[in-house]
Amino acid sequence: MSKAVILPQTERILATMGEQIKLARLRRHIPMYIIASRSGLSRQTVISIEKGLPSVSIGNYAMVLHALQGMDSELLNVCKDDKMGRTIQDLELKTPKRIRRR
Amino acid sequence: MSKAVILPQTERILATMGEQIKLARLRRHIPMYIIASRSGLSRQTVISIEKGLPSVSIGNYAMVLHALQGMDSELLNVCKDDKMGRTIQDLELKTPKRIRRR
DNA sequence: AATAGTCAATTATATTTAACATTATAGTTA
DNA sequence: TAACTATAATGTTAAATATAATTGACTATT
Repeated sequence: MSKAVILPQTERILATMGEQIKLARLRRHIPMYIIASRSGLSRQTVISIEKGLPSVSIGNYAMVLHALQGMDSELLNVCKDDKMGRTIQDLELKTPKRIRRR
Repeated sequence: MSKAVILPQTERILATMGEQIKLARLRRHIPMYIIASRSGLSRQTVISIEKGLPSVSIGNYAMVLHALQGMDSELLNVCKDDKMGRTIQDLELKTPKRIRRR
């Protein structure tokens, strides 16, 4: 019933990400319909991804990236270096499996 | 009608990404239900994201990352450095807006 | 002439919700 | 120190609702 609203700022990030994916495809000279065919998705969905629409599932993003010659591993770059988190962690010298608020 | 299948390899990538997001949350001592509340999503969806389920929308991923203190910009790391693509590009000294297959 | 974008209807799937079950932690006690 | 306990945090399920994805036909762009 309640609909989570996406911030303009976050929307821009996704749009930029979509553009980067599009550029990666263009550099490889692969038409959208080939990416669609390789990933098993519709051409529509590929268009949505390159636009950076928030509604597309991350699995579909991953499959498109994969169709771009193994670029799905690029997703591992997300949160890889968590500098702020590491700092907090180092101050405490432990990382629990659950949180207990003080 | 046709259902795109996700490769085990790609599934693992998403699972790892989910774990990284979970770790970022744990380092900050924020319970899941707070992330849910901040992002406007259900607790369910936060759980799905930390498991790396492919079905969750990238918008929801982004909102959870944002709730983790501006980590949505981490998404910009995807396809940022496209080495292979750059190489192709440099060999041609141009980047067209559309593709013409040979 | 091939690639890319738009639209609307249909079908498929995700998300929320709520109630309940399980697990991990902090603080206590033996 | 180790086990105990209270409870917060996490996990699970299913039904109802909301939304995404496909499809096909069409338009526009390069």
